[in-house]
Amino acid sequence: MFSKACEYGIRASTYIALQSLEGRRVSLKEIAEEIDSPVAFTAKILQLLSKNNIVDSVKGAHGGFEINKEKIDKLKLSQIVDAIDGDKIYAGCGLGLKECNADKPCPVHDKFVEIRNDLKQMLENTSLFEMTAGLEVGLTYLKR
Amino acid sequence: MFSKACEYGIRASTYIALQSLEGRRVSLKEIAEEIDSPVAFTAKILQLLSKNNIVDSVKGAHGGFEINKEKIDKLKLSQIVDAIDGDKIYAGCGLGLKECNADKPCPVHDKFVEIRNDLKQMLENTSLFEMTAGLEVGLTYLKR
DNA sequence: CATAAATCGGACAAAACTATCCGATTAAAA
DNA sequence: TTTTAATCGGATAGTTTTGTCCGATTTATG
Ligand code: FES
Ligand code: FES
Repeated sequence: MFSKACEYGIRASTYIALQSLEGRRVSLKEIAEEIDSPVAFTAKILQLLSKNNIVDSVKGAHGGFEINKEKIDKLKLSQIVDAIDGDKIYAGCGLGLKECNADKPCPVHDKFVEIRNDLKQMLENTSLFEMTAGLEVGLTYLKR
Repeated sequence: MFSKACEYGIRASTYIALQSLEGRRVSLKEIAEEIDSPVAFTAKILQLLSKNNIVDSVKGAHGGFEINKEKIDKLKLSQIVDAIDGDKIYAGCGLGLKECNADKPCPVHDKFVEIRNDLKQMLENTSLFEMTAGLEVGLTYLKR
């Protein structure tokens, strides 16, 4: 569904959000440990998210990553997916035709578009804040 | 969503079904042309589908691929996807946790499982025969 | 039987994705 | 001011997916 990079990106952002809500800035190392991801690869993804203004990075000693508290509520999963995987999830044809277009649709177009829209809606309606909701109380997890 | 191999596999199977309904056996070359796919790669995928008893292959001169007419109505997209991509679409966690499990779910588990089930239902309920329905009359297409 | 037309199957090549390494840069703290 | 802890960014390596090549095999046909 999503690329590995995108999966790590969502998990990392969620962990950063969780800690930022309590005023804690977190280091790359801590993030990678808490979401069980390869450190250097996670660094690359966080650079990308930082450039896309999704997370804020602070260099130097006592630096790390954080997300502005006001942003946590406004940031939707769709923005993270957009930044990492682009729009290929939404835009592409389910059967790989060069374009997905209702004027010249593939045989699964109607059914596929419906499912894809559900996914899109879900991503656009889910905020980072919601993502953090169950974590502290052990209802949800970022690693297994 | 699906791998390229799976996309080609579904398109190829659909084209073979369409022609088989009219009693025509089709060659690899014709299939690749009609679905706009790389010939040699398509050959590999058809071998796999043949081993999985989804298409029937006939070697030698005047050989090619066909699908038993009775099978066309019974074969579902889910069987093709299973043969090529396995169960990773259904089984995996949307955020890449090692397992998708309601006992220790990721933050999107509930929403994700719902969408994934819709996709599963769609694949299990769509037969190859349905796939061919709009092709002859130009309502749907296998290439663009 | 000889030839031609087709799939089969193994090896190989290219591209994309995932992951690592390390020096450069930055900034807090001693 | 020096040290230390951190991100940045470019180069590189490994893995998977996608795609190609070609000889072997099979079978219809003349
Ligand atoms: S044309 Fe295939 S999904 Fe729209
Ligand atoms: S645990 Fe992540 S989708 Fe089920």
